[in-house]
Amino acid sequence: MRHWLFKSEPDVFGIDHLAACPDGTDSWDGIRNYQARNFMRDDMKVGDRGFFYHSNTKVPGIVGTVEIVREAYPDHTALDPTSNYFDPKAKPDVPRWVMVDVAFRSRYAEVIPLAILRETKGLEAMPLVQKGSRLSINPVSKAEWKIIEKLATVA
DNA sequence: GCCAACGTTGGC
DNA sequence: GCCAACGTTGGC
Repeated sequence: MRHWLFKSEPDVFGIDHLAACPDGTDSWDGIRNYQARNFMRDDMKVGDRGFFYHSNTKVPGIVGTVEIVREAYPDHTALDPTSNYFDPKAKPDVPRWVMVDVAFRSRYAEVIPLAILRETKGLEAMPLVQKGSRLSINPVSKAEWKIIEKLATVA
């Protein structure tokens, strides 16, 4: 089992949106970055766990956890001209983009701020804490996962 | 709102 | 295949 980190803007789709979905489950659509797509397509398996990270907000940080409940399949929003995520280069026979389904698992009582993650020993190698990191899906090592879970207080 | 860093596009 | 221009991300 692997671990991941999913970034999302809470104003667009935050952890509360996910928790409110039927079964707390929704598709992680709209990924339009090849590296992030490849992680989903090639490496994510059902049962993998992930942190939910809020970006582009007052206090960016980790707010809870999710679990992968469906492996990669075509992201249909790329084919929908009315979608924000429409990609004219995507075709039904060549989907170009994929998504996975994730299920809400926990919400932390308090956000674990990026500033704290930066200060925490053992997390120096995380892409998230690197300057200029924009990758929306990051792999997380088992050791990093444990360190971060210890920082968390589950609501 | 600013702006640095990044990924993608497209002309050549 | 290079690389400048562009649009986007995301912390601050």
